[in-house]
Amino acid sequence: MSGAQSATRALALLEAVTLDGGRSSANEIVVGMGLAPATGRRLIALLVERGLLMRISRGRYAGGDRLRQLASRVSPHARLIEAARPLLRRLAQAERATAYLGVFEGEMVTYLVKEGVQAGFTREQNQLEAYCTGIGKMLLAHLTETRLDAYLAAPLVPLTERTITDPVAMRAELDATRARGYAIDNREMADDLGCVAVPLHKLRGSDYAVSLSGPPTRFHPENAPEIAAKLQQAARQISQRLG
Amino acid sequence: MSGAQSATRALALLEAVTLDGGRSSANEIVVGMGLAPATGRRLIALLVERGLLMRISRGRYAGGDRLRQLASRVSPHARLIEAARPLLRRLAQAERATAYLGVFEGEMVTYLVKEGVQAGFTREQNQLEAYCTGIGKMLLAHLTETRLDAYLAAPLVPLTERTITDPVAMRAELDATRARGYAIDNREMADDLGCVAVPLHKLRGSDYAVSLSGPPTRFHPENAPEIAAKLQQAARQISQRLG
DNA sequence: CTACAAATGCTCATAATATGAGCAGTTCTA
DNA sequence: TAGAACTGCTCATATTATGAGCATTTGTAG
Repeated sequence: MSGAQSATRALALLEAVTLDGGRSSANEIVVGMGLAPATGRRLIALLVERGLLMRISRGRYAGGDRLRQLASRVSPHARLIEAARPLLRRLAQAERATAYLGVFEGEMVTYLVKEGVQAGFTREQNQLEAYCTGIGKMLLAHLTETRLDAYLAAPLVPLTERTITDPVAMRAELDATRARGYAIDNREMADDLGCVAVPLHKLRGSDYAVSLSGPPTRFHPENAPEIAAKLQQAARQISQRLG
Repeated sequence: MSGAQSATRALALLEAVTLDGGRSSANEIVVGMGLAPATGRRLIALLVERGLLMRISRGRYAGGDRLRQLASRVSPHARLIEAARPLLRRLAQAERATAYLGVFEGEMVTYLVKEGVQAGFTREQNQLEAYCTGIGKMLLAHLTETRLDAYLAAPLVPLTERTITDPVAMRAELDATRARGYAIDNREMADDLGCVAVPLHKLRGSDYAVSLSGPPTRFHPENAPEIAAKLQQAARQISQRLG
C-alpha cells in the first residue's frame, strides 16, 4: 500500500488499457484515471517496451503478447500443491509411507505432490494410468457417464495379476469406490504396493485426490477404513487452508 | 526508459516470479535482481494485492489469476484490425462500396472490420456462414483436406437461388477460387449483393481475407479481376504494415 | 514441545526519482 | 493541403521510493 506509486499507476494502467481492449484512446484512459498525460505516456511506453501492451494504432493500445506468455505459466494447481505439501509430508512421516496428491488430466493421473518414503518409480509431474492406482480409481469414480464411457473404450492393460482389466468389473469397482468414499488399490499396479485414496472435491474446477501407499501387508483392505480416516482428515485440512 | 524506476522493477519482478513459477523463493529472485529485500517485498506485496501474483506458501509466489483474466482479454486480431482499418476505409471510399476483413473461426466467418457504405445487416464481430460469402469461400479454399471434409459434412442452406449447396459443386468452386487467387460471390448470400475477396496469408497463425462488396451490377464476375487487383494491393499494404 | 530460521511487517531519514508543464516534431484524417 | 491528435523531449521541483534495522509471526526440524 505505502510506496511504489509509479508501480501502482503502471499496473492500474495496464489493467485499464487491457480491459478496455483498444476501444478508447490511451489519453482518455490516462486522464480518466487522473494522471497527467505525460506520466501516462511514459508508463505506457514502458509497458509497450516490456510487451505487456501493444500499440494497435495511433493512440490505441491493447494487451500484448507477453501478457499471454506470462499467463500461460500460471499453474492452476500451484496453490493447492503448496497447501497440500506440508500436510502430506506430516502424514507420510507419521505413517512411514508415501503420500500423493493427484489430478486427472488427459485420461491419466498426474502426480502433483509426492512426499515421504522415496521408493518406487513415481515422481512429481509423472503421469500414470488411472485404472490401477488408488488416486486414479477415486477420480474415475467421479467422472460423468460419458467421460467414463470414453475412458473405458480403451483397453485396460494388466500390470499385475490383480489389475482389473474387465470394463464391467471396473464399473462395479468404481461404483463401490464411490459408495465407500475411498478407493483401495490392492496390488493392482505393483505386487509390492497397496494404496488408499480419498477425494478432494472440486477445488478450482478440477477434482483432485490424495493417497497413502506402502507395503501391501499394512496397506491391505482390512486396514483401509483406518487409513482412509486419516486421509480424510488431511483432505479436510487442505480444503480449509485454501479458504 | 527514463523515469518509472519502481514500475520497471515491479514489472521485471512480475516476470521473474511468474516465469520461475514458485520454484525459487521470492527473496532469492529479489536479491538475484540486485534489489534490496525490503523493496522487493514491497513490490511483491503490491503485485499480490493486485492479483497478478499469488502467494503459494512461505516465501513462494507465482503468477496470479488476474494475469489470466487480463490475458484472456488480449485479442490476437487487435493489431491486424487496426492496421487494416484505415486502408480498408480508404479503399471503400474510393470504390463507394463496403470493405471487410474476416477470419475463419468456429466453422464460420467472423467479420473483424467493416468500413464504407453502412448498408446491410453485417456488423463487426458478426459471424456469418462461410459457404456463401467471398471471404468465407476464400478461407475455405485454403483449409486442409480433413478440415474441409468436416465442414462440408453439414448441409449448406441456400440463402438465394444462386447459393452453392451441393458439396461436390462447392469443392469445384473452391478449387477454382484457389487457382484464381481470389473469390467471387455472385449473389449467393443476397440477391442485391456481389463480392470479391482476396486472402491475407497466415498472419499471426490464422488465415484472414479482405473483401469488397456492393451492388451486383458493379460487383459482377466480369469486373472481378480489376477489383481483385485493388484488393491485392491493399492486402500487400496491410501485410507490410505489420512488419 | 522447544528452538531455530526464514519470512513478514513496520518505522524513518535521506536523496534519488517521478512528476507534469511546455514545446517541437510527426503522423494520420478530413 | 490544413488541421488535429499523438508522440518525444527537456528540466526544475518536491514528492516519493528507498533500504537499513528491528519486532513479530510462521513454518520446520530435532
